[in-house]
Amino acid sequence: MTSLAGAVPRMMRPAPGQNYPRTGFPLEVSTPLGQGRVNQLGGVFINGRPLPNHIRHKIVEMAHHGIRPCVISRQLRVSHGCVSKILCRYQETGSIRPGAIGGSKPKVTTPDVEKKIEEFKQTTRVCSAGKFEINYLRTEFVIEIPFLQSALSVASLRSKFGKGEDEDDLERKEQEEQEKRTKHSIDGILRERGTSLYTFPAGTDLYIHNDVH
DNA sequence: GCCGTCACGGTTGAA
DNA sequence: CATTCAACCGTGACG
Repeated sequence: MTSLAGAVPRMMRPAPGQNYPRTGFPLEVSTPLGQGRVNQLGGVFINGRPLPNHIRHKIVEMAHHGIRPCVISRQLRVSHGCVSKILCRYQETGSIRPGAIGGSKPKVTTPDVEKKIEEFKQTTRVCSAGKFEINYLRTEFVIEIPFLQSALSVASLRSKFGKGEDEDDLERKEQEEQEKRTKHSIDGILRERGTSLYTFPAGTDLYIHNDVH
């Protein structure tokens, strides 16, 4: 034992081609989701997954109060790189939401397709693409521009039309999903018991928040 | 000590 | 239905 009890092993940046050892993470926490970890600050995170919404909110809110990123990082136990990233994005986009994870890029439409969509929009005065519009356009293109059949995706058509669902709907759905997830996560379980993984050790200069529940 | 940036392993979901 | 792959994630180290 050369290190103090409870000391966090340093994770060195690996040489090119070298992988991080899985045990490089100081502590693994078993959760119903199976992959909770504890970072150097003692915060719990799920590798590869976005931070929970309430933490993201908290980061932005604290920054609004003029609290410095390094303090936010320590109090919320989130790495400063992450705090920096979230605040940067918030400044750029005004949104605290994580980007869309997964999926493929929409396939590119061609000028012909663009033209057809514009015509369609003008003649029908439709400005969002529902199932009917998508199917109609696909049928049109198959007849008139057969080679495009495979290139047409719902996503590419939708992107040209604008979203069929409005932002509020998406936001609401996402929130519901989040609630479902957190209810079954370790954080959710602890919070049901009145504990939070993001509570601070006694004596810490706490940032007061009452809206956690 | 603070902060921006980067490489990394991991997750996700459309194609 | 299974696989592929490019997007994103947060962490932790470097400068």
